[in-house]
Amino acid sequence: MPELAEVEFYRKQWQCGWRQKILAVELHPHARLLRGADTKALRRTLTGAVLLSSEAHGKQMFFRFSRNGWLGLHLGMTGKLRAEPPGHAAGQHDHLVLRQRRQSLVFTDPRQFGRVRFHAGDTTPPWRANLPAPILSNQFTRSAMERFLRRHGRMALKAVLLMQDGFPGVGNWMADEILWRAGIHPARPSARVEATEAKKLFREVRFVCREALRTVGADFGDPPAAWLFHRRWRHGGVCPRDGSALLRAQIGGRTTCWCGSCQK
DNA sequence: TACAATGTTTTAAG
DNA sequence: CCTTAAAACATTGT
Repeated sequence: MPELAEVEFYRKQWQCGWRQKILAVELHPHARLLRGADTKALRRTLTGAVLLSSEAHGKQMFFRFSRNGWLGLHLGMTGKLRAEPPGHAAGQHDHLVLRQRRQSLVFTDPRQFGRVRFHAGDTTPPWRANLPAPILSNQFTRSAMERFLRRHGRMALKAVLLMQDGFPGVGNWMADEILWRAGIHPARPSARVEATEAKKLFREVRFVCREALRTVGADFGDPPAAWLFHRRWRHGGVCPRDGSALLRAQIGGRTTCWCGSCQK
């Protein structure tokens, strides 16, 4: 489920716990989403620690604690963060629960494609270093984007937009939305994007990220009514721009939706 | 039933 | 070492 804006929304669900102590940590040590994490150290360090702040980067979230503790969370396909009352009984898929006096912070994920990472130490966690330029930052430039497209020039543009090293936070629906706005066919090899199109693509990548954050990211609201988003899964969905039937196929390993007349 | 689901990671081939 | 494509991961809903 979660892409850039949904991740930002879920990150904020734990903000009510900032500057408050973790009284207890509940987790299933063998849960798949804890793979590779030192769960003993996680429990030892975070029990009694204070949740200080958090940040989102693409689809990743970083939570900072006192005692130099860090959690890195990824929601995978079905992960969610939410705050529940202090006495909340953990459900079957509530794999990590941080108990605080006033609420319980819950990470739930039925499919367990998500991930929990833990790090303690003076230095920033290795998984928080060397991150790609955020799309809405000044470091995300058109020339850097074009370099990335050329580097993966034989891949379908749809598949390249899904690569987190180049477009952190973009997922399946955002990629389709971007390509629909830019008027480019999702299967077009990246190297065959012309200069004018690249300029348009760059603008639309940033626009979709900004608007998604403003709508979905703020309160899990709907994206603007005229977006492809609202038609893409509907049987018999039509292009919001010209009314022609939307097409669907596997491109870049994912179900892709596009308008055959707007996107060439 | 069988298939597909807003995502990575691993594996294998070129 | 680099790029690309496909399978694997686990669960739920249609």
